[in-house]
Amino acid sequence: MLDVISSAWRFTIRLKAAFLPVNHPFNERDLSSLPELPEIEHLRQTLLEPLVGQRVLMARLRRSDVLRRSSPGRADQLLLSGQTMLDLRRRGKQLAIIGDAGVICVHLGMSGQLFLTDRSRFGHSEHVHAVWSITSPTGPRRLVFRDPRRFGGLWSFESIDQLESTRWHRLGPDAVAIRSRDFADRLQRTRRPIKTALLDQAVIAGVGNIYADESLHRARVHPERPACELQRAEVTRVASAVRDVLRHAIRAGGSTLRDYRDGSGNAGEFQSAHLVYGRGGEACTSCGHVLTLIRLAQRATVFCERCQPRTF
DNA sequence: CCGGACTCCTGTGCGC
DNA sequence: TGCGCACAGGAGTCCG
Repeated sequence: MLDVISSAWRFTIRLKAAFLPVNHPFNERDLSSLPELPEIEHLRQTLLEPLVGQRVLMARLRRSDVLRRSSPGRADQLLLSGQTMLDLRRRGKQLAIIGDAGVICVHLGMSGQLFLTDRSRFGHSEHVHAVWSITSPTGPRRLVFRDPRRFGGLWSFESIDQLESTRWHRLGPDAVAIRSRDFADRLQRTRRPIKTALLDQAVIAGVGNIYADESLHRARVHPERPACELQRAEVTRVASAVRDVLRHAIRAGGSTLRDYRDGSGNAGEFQSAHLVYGRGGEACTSCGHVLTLIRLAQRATVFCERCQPRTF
C-alpha cells in the first residue's frame, strides 16, 4: 500500500529516498535534509494549509526532556491538546505553532523532523518524541516530531508574546529579510571572524554552517576576516549573498542541496548548488583553485583562497 | 562584556 | 568482514 503522506510534506525525503522503500518515512544522514532556514520555511508553508483551523484532538509526549516548559502543566495540554491551531510563524530556524490558548516552538536542531502522516503507528517508531492527533477534512491525522540526535526540541509558551519576549528576543533579524544597513551595524560591533558572526543567531537569525560557507564564497569574502573590518561594499555583498542563497533555496522547495530537479529525469546530474560546502580539496567552480578546508568556530569551513583573499 | 571552548547525541564511514 | 573510533552539526553554557 502506498504511503499516504503527501510528498510535499515529506520534506526530509531526498535523492537517496529512491533507494528506500516507497513508504519509508525517514531518510537518515542525508546532508540535504539538514534543517536550515529554507527547510523550516518550506515546512511552514506546506504545513500552513493542513494545520491552520484544525484542532488538536490529542497530544502525546514520549520523552519528557524534549519539551522545555515555561510554565507548569500536563504535557498534553502544554502541547496544545484541545486547542485550535491559528497560525504558523518562523523566526530564523525556529517554527512556532500558535494555538488558541498556547504556543509550541519547534526547533529541529541537527536531525529533527516534523511531518504529517495518516498512519497511526508512528508513536512507536524510533526517536519519535511527540505525536499530535489532529483533525482534517478527511479524518484524524497525525503530526510527528522525530529527532534522533535530540539537538532540537519543543518549547511551550502561554502566548506568542511570551515566546517573543523570553526566547525570540535573543535572535537577530531574520536572514531573508535583513537590510544591508542593519547588517553592517551589527557586524561593526564584533571583532570575531565574519563566518563566526554569521553563525551567531543573535547577530542574524537563520544562517547555518552550509549557507555561511556558500554565502561567503558568493560574496568573495574570506571567512576569517574580522567582521568589523569589512568594507562597506563587502558587507553589502555578504548581506545580498545570504539573502539570495536562502531565497533561492526556499524557492527550490526547501533546499538547493537537492541534486535533481523535479521532472528532469536527469538522475546522473550532480551539479548541485553546493559551490564549496563539503568540497574541501576539490576545485573551485569559479577559478579552478583547490578549495581550502579549515576549522573555524569548531565548524568545518571551506573556501577558495583565490576568490576569497584574506587581505583586501 | 566578549569570545572561545566545551557539551549534548547518534548515525555514518573510515581505518585497521 | 567486522569492529571501534572519530566525526558531523546548533546552540546553550561555562570560563578566562
